[in-house]
Amino acid sequence: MRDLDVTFAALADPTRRAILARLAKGEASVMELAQPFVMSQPAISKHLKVLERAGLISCGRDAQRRPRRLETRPLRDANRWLENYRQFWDAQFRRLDDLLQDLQTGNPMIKKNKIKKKKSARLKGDQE
Amino acid sequence: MRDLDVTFAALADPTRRAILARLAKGEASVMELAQPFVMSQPAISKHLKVLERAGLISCGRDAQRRPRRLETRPLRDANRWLENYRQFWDAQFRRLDDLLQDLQTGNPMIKKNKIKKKKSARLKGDQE
DNA sequence: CATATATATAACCTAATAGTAATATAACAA
DNA sequence: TTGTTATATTACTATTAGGTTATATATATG
Repeated sequence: MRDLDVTFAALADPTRRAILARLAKGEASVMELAQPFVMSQPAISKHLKVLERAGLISCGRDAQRRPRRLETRPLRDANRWLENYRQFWDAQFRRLDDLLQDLQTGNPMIKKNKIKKKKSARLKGDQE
Repeated sequence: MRDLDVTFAALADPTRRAILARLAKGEASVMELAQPFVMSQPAISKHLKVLERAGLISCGRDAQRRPRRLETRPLRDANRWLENYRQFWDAQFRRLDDLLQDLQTGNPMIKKNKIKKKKSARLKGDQE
């Protein structure tokens, strides 16, 4: 899905995630959003344009101000995508999987980190 | 969090998301992963390196093959981050105040000490 | 040994990102 | 009007991303 490209790309920047976190408290002007950061105002405006293009914020108007507010549909969509993988990190699922394997083999010991292995291939763990 | 940068950036590419979807069915070699795509094998290897650097996959060895498998901890972490915003797209309302602290800590781009500019000073005039 | 297969690496190109400073625009205020 | 504030836009630069082709490396096999 093309939208996920833009959404995840927008979320990949800490400044933009901080902006979203700020907007979670309520709408804010560009100056208010820029205040915590060391970068210039045009840089913030650029980040806001990225967030806007991703549909993560929308823009209002109040005199000279253009208050932004959070729009959460892209967040919900990203969350839905991630939910497809929930079974892989869900601890309960993993414990259940181990329990089933133990029942099959008659092994009373609970093994940790038993995820579907295949053939004789060894898998090295992730680095960090 | 720096990890979220790399995770979201890795997820922002449709080829990489497709690779993860394939690996959700079980581990696969580079050739198997490359097969559905029109791009060259080195391009796939590059994508795999991105995914590996993000901790989203790990690498095993089986003769000449280097089967990749899904690693879901970054997905879980990304999901946790998104969960902070769940209330915005959920019907049910939850108090948000406790979350805000977590959302805004650990960001390297945030100023340590906010210095207020004098009201008579031109915004553009003085720079740090 | 020579060769085929699977994957990685190097060198290169192009386009996009993320920042800057300077300037433009638009609304308010005196 | 003049000036100030808030924001956007332009022009520029450096870095990174994503692709290519060509080549290197590692392993299996005849």
